Amino acid sequence: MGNADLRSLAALREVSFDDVAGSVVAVDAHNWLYRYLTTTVKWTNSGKYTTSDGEEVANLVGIVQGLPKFYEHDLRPVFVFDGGVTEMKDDEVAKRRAQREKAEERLEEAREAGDAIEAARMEARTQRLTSTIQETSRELLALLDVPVVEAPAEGEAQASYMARKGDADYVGSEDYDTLLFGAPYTLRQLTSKGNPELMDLDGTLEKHDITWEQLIDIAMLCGTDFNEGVSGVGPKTAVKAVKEHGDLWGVLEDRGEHIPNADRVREFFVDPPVTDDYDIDSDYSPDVAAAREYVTETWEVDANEVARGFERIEESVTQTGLDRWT
DNA sequence: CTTTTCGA
DNA sequence: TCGAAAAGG
Repeated sequence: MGNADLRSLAALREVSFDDVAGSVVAVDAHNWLYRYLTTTVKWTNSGKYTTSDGEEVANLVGIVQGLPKFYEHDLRPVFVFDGGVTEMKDDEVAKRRAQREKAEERLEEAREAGDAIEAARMEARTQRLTSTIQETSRELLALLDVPVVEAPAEGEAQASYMARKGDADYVGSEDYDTLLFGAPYTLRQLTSKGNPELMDLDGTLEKHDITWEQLIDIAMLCGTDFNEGVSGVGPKTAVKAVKEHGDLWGVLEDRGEHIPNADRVREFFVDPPVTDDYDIDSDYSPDVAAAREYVTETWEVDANEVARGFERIEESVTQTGLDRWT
């Protein structure tokens, strides 16, 4: 499982919000919401944001509390949602399902063992956004005039594509595989307290004197979400081997190894399903009253919980007005 | 000694 | 996500 592996290769540096002010951020919605559901909102008050119908809508609180952070730092968010099932073929889907089931098994084991930390960690990995959460999130974002983009497949891939095209200045995500999808700049830790962390694709390539395709090959050798890596190969070995043999195929041949569906996984990173069907308005006119009604009346969230968040959103509108991101 | 793997 | 143990050069 190669997320930490990619991190060790990436060119990362801390930046200040001032450094990135005035830019458009293509936020991986799944990733972002997830973070709010598992950390800020849900942990502190579990079960608190469940309606009388039993629907969990902590996501609405997360959005109201999380959006001001963007506006107060003069960032324009665009939320990119995952599409249905990825167009990757059955093998990969099956594999991912297997991985998920494995995570679920471990969750059960951890619970039985009474290991609370492990259980929480596994739950974060296992839990997926329900359709209610997806729908209500889209609805609230629409009322708040936050542009929403529907990715055909992976939100990460779509966000990275938009950044490559120049329609967004940054991808906002905690995941490192935006590098593999070719995102020039990725901002991490947008939700946490401190400064954001900037991940730079060109800087990463220069640091190791490799091409983007070689970076993908290196990642695949270590293992990605879509393929098992080669046993005994970590980041150091992978970089060395790819530089020595030119590409993934050369390395696999040299070591007598095989990665199932390697060509398809590689192609998925190089040229994933994306769409040009999106519209990022430069004006910003949220209907805060309607949004407040939606959250507190339609979904019965305690008004006190979101009062401050809506206040901050209102302030961001009156202070800045229109057309600041053009 | 460096890198990867594994377990909590 | 981390630190200790194993692997391997």
